[in-house]
Amino acid sequence: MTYPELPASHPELEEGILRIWEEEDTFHASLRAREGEPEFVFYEGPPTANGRPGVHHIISRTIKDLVARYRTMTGHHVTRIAGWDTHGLPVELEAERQLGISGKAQIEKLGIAEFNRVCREGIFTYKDDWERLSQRIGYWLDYENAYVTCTPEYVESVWWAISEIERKGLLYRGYKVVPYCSRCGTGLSSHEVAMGWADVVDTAVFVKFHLIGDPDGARVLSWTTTPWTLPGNVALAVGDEIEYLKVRVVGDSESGSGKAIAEPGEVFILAKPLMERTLRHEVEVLEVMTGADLVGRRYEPLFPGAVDADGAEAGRSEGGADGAGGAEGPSAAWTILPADFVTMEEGTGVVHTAVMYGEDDFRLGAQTGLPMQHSVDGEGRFVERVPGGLAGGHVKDPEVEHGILAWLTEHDLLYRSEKYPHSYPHCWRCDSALLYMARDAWYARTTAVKERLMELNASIDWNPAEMGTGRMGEWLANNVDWSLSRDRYWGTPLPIWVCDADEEHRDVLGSYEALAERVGALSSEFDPHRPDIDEYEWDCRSESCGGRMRRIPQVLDAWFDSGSMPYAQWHYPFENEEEFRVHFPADFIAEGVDQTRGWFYSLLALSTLLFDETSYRAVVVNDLILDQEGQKMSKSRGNVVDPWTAIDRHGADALRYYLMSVSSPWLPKRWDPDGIGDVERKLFDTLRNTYRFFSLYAGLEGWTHENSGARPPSERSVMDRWLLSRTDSLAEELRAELEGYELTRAARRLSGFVLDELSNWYVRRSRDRFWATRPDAETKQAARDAFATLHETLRTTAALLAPFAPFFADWLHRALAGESVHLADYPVSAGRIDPDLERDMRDVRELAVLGRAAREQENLRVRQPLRLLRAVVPGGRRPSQAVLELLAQELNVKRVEFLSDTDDIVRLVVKPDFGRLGPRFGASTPEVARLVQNLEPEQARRLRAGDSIELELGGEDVAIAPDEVSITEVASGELVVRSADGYLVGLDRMLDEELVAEGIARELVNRVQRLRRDSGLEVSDRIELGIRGSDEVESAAQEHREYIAGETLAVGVQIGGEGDGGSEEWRDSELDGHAVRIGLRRAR
RNA sequence: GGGCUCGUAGCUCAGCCUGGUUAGAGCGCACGCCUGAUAAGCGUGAGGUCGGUGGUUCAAAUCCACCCGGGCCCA
Repeated sequence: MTYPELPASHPELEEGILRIWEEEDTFHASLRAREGEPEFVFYEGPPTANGRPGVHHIISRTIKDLVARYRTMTGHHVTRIAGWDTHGLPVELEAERQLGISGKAQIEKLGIAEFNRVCREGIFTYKDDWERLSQRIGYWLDYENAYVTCTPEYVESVWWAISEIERKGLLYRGYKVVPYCSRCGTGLSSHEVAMGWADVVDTAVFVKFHLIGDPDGARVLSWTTTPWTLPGNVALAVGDEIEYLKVRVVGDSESGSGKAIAEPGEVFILAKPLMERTLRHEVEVLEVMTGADLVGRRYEPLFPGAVDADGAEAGRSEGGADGAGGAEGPSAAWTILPADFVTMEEGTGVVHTAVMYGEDDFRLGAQTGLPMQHSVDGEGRFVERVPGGLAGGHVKDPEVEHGILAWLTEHDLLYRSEKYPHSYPHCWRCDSALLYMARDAWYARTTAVKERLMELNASIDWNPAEMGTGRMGEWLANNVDWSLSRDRYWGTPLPIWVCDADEEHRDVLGSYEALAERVGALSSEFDPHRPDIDEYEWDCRSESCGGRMRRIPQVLDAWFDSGSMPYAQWHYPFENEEEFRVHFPADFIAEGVDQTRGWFYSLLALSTLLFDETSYRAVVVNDLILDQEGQKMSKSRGNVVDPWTAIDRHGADALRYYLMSVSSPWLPKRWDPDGIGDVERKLFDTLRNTYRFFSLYAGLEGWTHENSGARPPSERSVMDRWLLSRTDSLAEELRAELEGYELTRAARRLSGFVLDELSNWYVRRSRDRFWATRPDAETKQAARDAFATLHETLRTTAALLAPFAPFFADWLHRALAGESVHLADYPVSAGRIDPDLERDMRDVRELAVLGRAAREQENLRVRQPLRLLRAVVPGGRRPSQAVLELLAQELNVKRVEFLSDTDDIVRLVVKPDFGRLGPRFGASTPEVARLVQNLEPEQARRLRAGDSIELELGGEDVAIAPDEVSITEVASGELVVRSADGYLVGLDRMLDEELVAEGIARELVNRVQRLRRDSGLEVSDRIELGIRGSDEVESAAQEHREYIAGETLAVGVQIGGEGDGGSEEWRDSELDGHAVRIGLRRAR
């Protein structure tokens, strides 16, 4: 056979391979090939297909594919089912945009049915983009059996999960404080909130709270920038340790301000550090106290009746958002409580607490059992209970705000007000100021399994480990109950039906059968989505209740959907029980850091709640791809990079390899097109060239691997044995790293091998073995050995490379072995690792670096042979003779000798080993180090010989052992010397006639080769050669005639003489100041 | 505001967990070599107050504290 020619470019190669994969269905073939083998379980985190995939999606897809391919090659069956996340706000927002509507009011006006129809249509807008991109980058995934989170089957499994949580008593109804747009009637996600910050000027008020039973009639001063929350006030918070003052007004309001209202003799309490900034009156201090002294004091409500002392939104708060539970009765209302969120930065040091209208407030309320009752309704209007004519007014209406101030003034509750400029979040759709409001919500009591969550999390192999202990660990340690419900439309409907007569009566359905049991058979077209599902109702089954069961209006948090995929993708527990068991938990998942509180959490939380188990054993986290300036890519910045440009230009392999090798997956990366080009040029072009070299000469020599004629590896040349040893070592090292998910380390190691060892050393140093110039048996055999070695190594390299760069690896493997690499096994060592040989080669390569530097320094070109190289290797090692031959060739020297310390050109340099001396001598270390560096040669020699020596340190003798120093040789004298890291070379630069003649001969060869090439000859063409020049040149040519002829494939060499000698090509050139004339013609 | 994370050469990154006195690599740049892989290959060199300040230590890129800057997540 002949080895095929490479396609012109990487992208072209990849497209060819894609066609082959499609024709052969290689993906499924690779699955079938591992049928019955151990399962390696992978979960695909479902993307939302209503947005375009970008470069940041490529990195996690590359990681996933890499691991899946690797595990397949190590003999595992790797099920890879695609999935689509189809519910949630992104889909709804897109639908709103398409419909040209905005907000809940408009959606409901349009009708939920129509709205959800548009949502459903939009979920796969970019599905093709995703599939196309995934396919193009070689991400093998089963798209035919993809799970889709909005199908009836999927939803039913999710229902089952919710009913299980209910069955375990971990489902409850409570409140959650959310940024809420009262116009749109919806809470906003943090992402939406972030879009709507604006600088506004609000009215901040200082309010007097009248203490009950205080001997001085003191009023506690508090402060707020949201006066509308004052009717909802149920407590004041102080810092336990903070110093507070009780002061009496002794004078009038200071001139100018005029607005602060207080009578002489009025008594205030506030934090000492904030007194000056707060008060506008002259005061005398009556008493100094701490927050702890104030705790427990009661005060009069500002707006009597606005909140009932024992009020709660009718039995809904079973535990509070923190699951703290423990309502202690109404006594906590309108008292002073301790809290850790009180700061001295603004206000009075006394924090007005309206439980329903602030995150801190709510938490405090839940912990202490404060009444949880709204003073503002869902449309942002004060409820009937609020006095002062405020009821029914919108809280941000200026007139209503005015009314609040009027009420306060009227009842002597206002000290003063001020304009307060700050940033405040607004609805990005309608610009209304957002209200932080507690909203009705359903929770999973994850806090009940918090310890278990942390335990299971600790058992997960997080990559990087800090992600598990740090970000995820911290998050779990501060776990709060999972808010499951969303006041939206397009989502899994919560399967919760509540009785209209008694809220304690509820049905949480875990299957469609359970629904059918209550409402009669469902149609075959049954779809669980709103609004149809809202129509189902039935009589309460509780004894003599008489109420009707109605579905709560909320839908489910979409993270619950995606976190349910381990069972929902199989429609477990309704079918496929066996598949579920086999595929749970996952051995491996990989997603971006932003999933810590998203999918990583929802997967773990659900499997813990449902199965008391983790749902993934190992996870590789990746960070974002930033733009070239280090900024996050976002549509609004307009800096989103299209991955196709890079793929079309450099190929998917280069992009994948770049992403894996540039830095660890979990570090943010700047998008660097040049870096991708570098990978293409360095790694892939090198591999192409290496292959091209192989196939060119294998073709010329008629060598094939089926009939290689090579000797067993152990009988081949030292270079072959070295390369096979390295290849075996590499396979072992890569396996270990890939098992440990050290993907970047593995990628770098592999490209290091290809570039430095395979191409730059093995091929470069072995080239002439691939053309059997002299047809003797020995040369032929050496060539066959070399072909076999290079063939095997390239083939192994293809297999090692396959998970990283599936296209090129497959092309190469097919070219060399005739079958897909993705059906092959990942290489293992064939037992040819020779540590001594590898070490010798490392030594020699270090020496080569120094030798080249020495030549460079003296302007001694490599074609000029030199007599002698003297060398030192650390530890007194002596590389074997065969390996030294390679060094002699590389540096073009006749002989390599090793220096010994008896040589007079060697000087010993002793360096202190601080790691040993430091602990022993402590503060005297620098002094000892100085002495060691200035030892007499005799003492250095004794250390070198393994004896200890005595030094005088501060009048005392101390012994220095040989292992407390390191000793290196430095040469001096006539040699050109270079040294580093214990290695040393000394080059004898003296030339004699013989060496000069040989140098000339090599120059001549060089000139002839150039002329050959410029004349358009094939590398295997034979020539007739003519050389003319000075006596020196001609005699050198004469002397090395055979060498020149052999190197240039000259069948005849004519030296000197006249005329053109029949040559077709002539060239005049110069050689070390000698004029030279070279002629050649192709021999017949 | 809180948590996590990153900051090392012009660029992209190692090294930091486990402190050791001369901080590495690749790219780019300059110079050179080689040429039977040739729209290839190899080498040499210049280039860094390791974000800043303070601390611990005989010794700090490395450990600690604070600060500055980028990023993510959460408020």
